[in-house]
Amino acid sequence: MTEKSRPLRADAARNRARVLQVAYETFAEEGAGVPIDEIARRAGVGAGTVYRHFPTKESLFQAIVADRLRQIVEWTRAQAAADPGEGLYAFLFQMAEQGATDLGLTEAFAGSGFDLAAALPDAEKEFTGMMTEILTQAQRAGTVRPDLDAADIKTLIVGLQAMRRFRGDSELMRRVYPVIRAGLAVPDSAETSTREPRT
Amino acid sequence: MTEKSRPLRADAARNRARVLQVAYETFAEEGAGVPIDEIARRAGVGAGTVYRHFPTKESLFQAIVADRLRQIVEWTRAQAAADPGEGLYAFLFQMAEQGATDLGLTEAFAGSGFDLAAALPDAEKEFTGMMTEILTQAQRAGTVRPDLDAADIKTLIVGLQAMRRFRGDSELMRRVYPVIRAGLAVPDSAETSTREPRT
DNA sequence: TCCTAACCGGAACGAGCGCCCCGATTATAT
DNA sequence: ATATAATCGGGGCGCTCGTTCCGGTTAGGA
Repeated sequence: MTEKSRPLRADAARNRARVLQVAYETFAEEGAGVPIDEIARRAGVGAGTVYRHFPTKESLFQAIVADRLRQIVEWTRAQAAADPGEGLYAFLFQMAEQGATDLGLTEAFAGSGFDLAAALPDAEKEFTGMMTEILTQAQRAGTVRPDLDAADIKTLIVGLQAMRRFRGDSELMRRVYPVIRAGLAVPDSAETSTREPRT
Repeated sequence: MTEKSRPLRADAARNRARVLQVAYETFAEEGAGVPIDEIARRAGVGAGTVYRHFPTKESLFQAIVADRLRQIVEWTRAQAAADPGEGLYAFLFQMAEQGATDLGLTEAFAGSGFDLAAALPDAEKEFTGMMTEILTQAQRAGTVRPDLDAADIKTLIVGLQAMRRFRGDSELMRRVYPVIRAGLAVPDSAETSTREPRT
């Protein structure tokens, strides 16, 4: 391991923190495609300063996504501990809201020119592991149909985020989210796949 | 109105048709972001030839999207005529498949840097009208819950396409699509919004 | 066959953006 | 206060891509 490099100079540390904060907000608003110059401008520094702290635009983006994933894992674990049956639904709704508030995260999640598992294998594994946990919990509690796995949930999240971004008003989420939730509930009969129209 | 301009020279007409065909395939594969040079290369013409027939990259993209929308409207009307109760579901599944086969259409639909209603008002109106028709039909047939409108369906399509693009294998659609379908079905009780976990 | 207007290809231009470089500036130890 | 090494800012390079331009080529009527 490289020894802990000597502490940053005071101004450098301040700038680094400011860049991280501003980059998070900017990626959230504009997505991963925003120019580095825009982030630098908003942070009140030069582009060179951004590149001194993060060797690449992609590395800056990754740092922020990793942070964000960790926050979500923590938040979700707390929710699921309080109510195992509802944990998954709280998580799904929360992730859907990210579609409206954090475009960068949404792009990273949907894999738009960014391979999450390849770029951040540890964060991705922890996230997927957490998803498996709360899904299993909910299935044990009987609030989610048993024929679904974590990959299915991930797919649903991508869909929910796309829908949430498509319609900016949360009103529509109040109309469409219940449809998803109803579909995730345990079916009445034993039949779990396509259902015939009732006669 | 400008009188019908004199017919194109034979080679020009051939090139125009070839560009349209190749552009459709290329936009479908790579999305609206593909360079014009790539389309020209695949069509075996120069970039100048593309621009002679379509003044702008966007106008070429629009022409193709409009065509595609018309095809889908026609196909869906035929399906719905054959089975009013299933028409909407056939349409939804078909649109979901576009997520895997036509990236350009998917981007146009989701409004990724492209305002469908503003760019192609006529095609968009016809498409939305058709959606309203088949939704009403299905609701009358009792196969779809009555508290949804065309805007909700449009939102669901955006979500389905994002999901379908996320996971290339149709296996996953076989797992997730039934969840959506179950959610769209008429609920057993009169309750149509959020449902409490059963006790 | 021959003429000419229409058409063709691809070089070139300008704008946007990731990233690097270097002279000027500033924090900090002495 | 001063020296010095870290840091700063922003101009510049190289590349991509949309769009235009123009010298050469060809379709098609006379």
